[in-house]
Amino acid sequence: MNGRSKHLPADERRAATVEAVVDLAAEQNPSDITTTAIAQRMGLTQGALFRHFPTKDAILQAVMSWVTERLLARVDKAIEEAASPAAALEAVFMTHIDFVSDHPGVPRMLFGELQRPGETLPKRMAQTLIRHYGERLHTLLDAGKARGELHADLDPEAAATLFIGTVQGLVMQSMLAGDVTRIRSDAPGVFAIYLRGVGASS
Amino acid sequence: MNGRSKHLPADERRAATVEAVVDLAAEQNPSDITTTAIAQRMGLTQGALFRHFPTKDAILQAVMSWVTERLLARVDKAIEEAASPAAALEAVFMTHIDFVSDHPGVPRMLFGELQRPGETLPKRMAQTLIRHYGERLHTLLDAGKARGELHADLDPEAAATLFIGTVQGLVMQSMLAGDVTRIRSDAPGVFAIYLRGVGASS
DNA sequence: AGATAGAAAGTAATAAATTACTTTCTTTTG
DNA sequence: CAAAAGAAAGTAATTTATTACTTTCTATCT
Repeated sequence: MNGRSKHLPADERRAATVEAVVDLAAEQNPSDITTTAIAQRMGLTQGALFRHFPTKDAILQAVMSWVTERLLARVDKAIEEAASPAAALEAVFMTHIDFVSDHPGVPRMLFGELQRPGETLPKRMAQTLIRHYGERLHTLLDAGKARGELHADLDPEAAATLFIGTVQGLVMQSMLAGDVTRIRSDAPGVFAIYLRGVGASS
Repeated sequence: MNGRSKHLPADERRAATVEAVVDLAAEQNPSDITTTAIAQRMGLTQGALFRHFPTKDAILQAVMSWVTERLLARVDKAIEEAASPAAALEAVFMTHIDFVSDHPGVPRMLFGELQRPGETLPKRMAQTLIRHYGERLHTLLDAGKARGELHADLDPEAAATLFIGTVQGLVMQSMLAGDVTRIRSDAPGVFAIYLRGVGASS
């Protein structure tokens, strides 16, 4: 348990590996992350990684699991604590922005996984994550319409797509500027326009 | 000039190379496109590519040039022909959607280039392309506000970011569904919400 | 408690495949 | 025929994964 220990238990190493990948993804193209780079970041040799993961894809798989649990848990909590659907929408957005501000590599990884040809497991995990996210948005948007908080003629499908695009646009802008902090600082202004678009402007 | 010719002039091969890369980018992660894959798509051996380009980055550079010329030219034409800033905004959007529907690999390549560490030439070209695009949007949004077509308190910076995010969201949705045609079919609904957000709803 | 066997975790070296790029020689074309 | 374009083969560097061996941790037994 001390800081000088050279051998860590498997579950801690697995957690540290995920963390290393998420960190590296913030600095470079996720698909260019090598096992050597991951190991180096952890202070290990490259081969040691394969004591804990059978393959590189298994590492990415663990990362996708990590993202799914953390992001959806935070989002669900934000929804629960909100007083109304419109408030929940805003809380989910801010939660999401907080998450990608803390882990700017995550949206890049998701985008990258979706681009992979074929049917890899990490790709399917990225798909289901975004689908589940979309379903929560859909529910929220429907509820908002029912309560009269959102425009009666709002297309929930389109509104969910734009919601995700809003985050994606902020991520892109931050990459352009080379400044991750812009995600958080630009978020309120961009979301205000979205809110007006769906009819929830005060 | 006939179809049976085995040797093509350099400029035609360069154009064909760009086309091959754009096509491949629609099918896989752009950063995973190899020179072997490009050559194979063109019916050439891998080494033959280097008769026309000194390096792989030079190929990507040519692709970014191609994208810049085509996209900005179409966008500028759409702006010129529009009667008002709000109409121009919609025309630019539809032009952009047409472009990425025809070439779904392009937004992926731009996103991918932005992620590259260091200062490569193709990366800088991607940055300037998006910046120029953003400037045109900014001008349009300012003009729209001046004419009273858009909300007086609209933040043009945020509106430009959301505009690009709108496209990005549609691209992401199409990757999720594995169906490129959804970009075009979902575009009007998503853009309608954007329009309402900036205050240009009829 | 202290010694110790055995499992878990790590290293170093390396194999096998793939990558961007080169070189040499051949074919095509004006 | 000469120059451009391409094929075929090769090179050096990387990448994932494996192997043989070493170190560290931990549970058990006297």
